[in-house]
Amino acid sequence: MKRKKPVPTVKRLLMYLHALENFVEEGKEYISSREIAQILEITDTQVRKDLAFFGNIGKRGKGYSVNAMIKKIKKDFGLTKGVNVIIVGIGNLGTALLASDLLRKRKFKIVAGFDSDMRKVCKDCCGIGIHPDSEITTIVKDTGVKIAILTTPGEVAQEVSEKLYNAGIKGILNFTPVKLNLPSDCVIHNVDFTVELEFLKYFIE
Amino acid sequence: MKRKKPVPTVKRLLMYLHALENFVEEGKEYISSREIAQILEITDTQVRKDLAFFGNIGKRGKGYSVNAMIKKIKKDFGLTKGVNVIIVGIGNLGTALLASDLLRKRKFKIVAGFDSDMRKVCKDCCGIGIHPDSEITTIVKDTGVKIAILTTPGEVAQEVSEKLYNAGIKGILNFTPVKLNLPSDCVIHNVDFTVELEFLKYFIE
DNA sequence: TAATGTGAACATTTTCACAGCA
DNA sequence: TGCTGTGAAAATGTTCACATTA
Repeated sequence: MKRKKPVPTVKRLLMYLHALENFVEEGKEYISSREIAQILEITDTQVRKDLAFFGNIGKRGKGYSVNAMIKKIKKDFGLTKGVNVIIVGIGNLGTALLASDLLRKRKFKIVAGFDSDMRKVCKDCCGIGIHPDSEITTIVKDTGVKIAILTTPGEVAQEVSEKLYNAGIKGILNFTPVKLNLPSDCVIHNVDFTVELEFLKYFIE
Repeated sequence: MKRKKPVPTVKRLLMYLHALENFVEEGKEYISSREIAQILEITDTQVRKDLAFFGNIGKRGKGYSVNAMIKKIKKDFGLTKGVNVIIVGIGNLGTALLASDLLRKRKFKIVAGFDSDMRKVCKDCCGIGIHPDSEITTIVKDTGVKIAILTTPGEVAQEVSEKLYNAGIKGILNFTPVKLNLPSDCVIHNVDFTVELEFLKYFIE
């Protein structure tokens, strides 16, 4: 029943959420669209248009309740309770993500790690069990996890992603440089550092 | 003198570049806009419109010369020769980037790593010298490096970024969750895994 | 015939201008 | 007065339709 939002709006709403969570720590109760706009370096109209997707949640002359807005965004994005994820490929990047507290802080729970190298398979790495790839199917089915973070070498990415798909994974955050080919009921979101660097370079000067 | 391109076009051109480099390995000489379009799941018109920024580089009835297009894009993006970068903050993520061959493969050269923790400072980590933060200014000035990858903890990100700016850094790929505040002649591009995950989650179902 | 190149139509996204409310 | 909410206008980005060329 939720109104469909444009992709740019979706991204900005998530950024508002992150920015707002700093304000709640400071005990700020209300925030204006202009204040949010200044942080993200966009216009205040833009902020109000985006927030209008939730109905009339602002108070005229006052601004938006920080807590109410956080709740609205979280609810809309299904972020009210923890979100289970798995990490597939425990190389340097996979390990970095396992060890990072950023995921934990934003309520993502890593329920398992996987690697094809049996030497990396142990009962407990950073508090999370690392399993052989052969156990992907059963563990995904048992835990009902829907999201996988793919950090394998590119060579095996397609193959592993098919295994994930067949096990029931519905979304993949793909850190490999490979363009994955899967049925359209699995959402793939690519993150490529090198593209980001090249993109950045383009805007220098 | 280069014509200003819309941001979405810039991103797509970089994706074309990455896709094309696979084709050149296969020895393919010409590629059509439709073939490129199929790989990236966009329309062929879009591809032609994007490539039109380089003038009439296609051959009617034949397609685009893979090599010529790669050259054009690389030249336009300043990627013909290696690009020097530094990595600031040698934690798990910084180490992962140091060890990764993805940057190297795309001609990014890590000229130095920096960390405030003297225990991480050594002559040679993954073949790259790791220096104390206090040497940022001299090394950035000496090497003339313009791009920094920031992987410090969020707590020190603003402070470190100011040091980078004063040393002459013109672009920062910011992996910290902090919104950096620097003069506008320094381009900042934020990469936040957690936003990407939340974004992905939104499109599942 | 198999492609590119492109003006015009369309769709989406942002900004403007201002009404409305506490 | 200070801020939200919003229809209308503007700007931006994408697709269509087709002329053009090897």
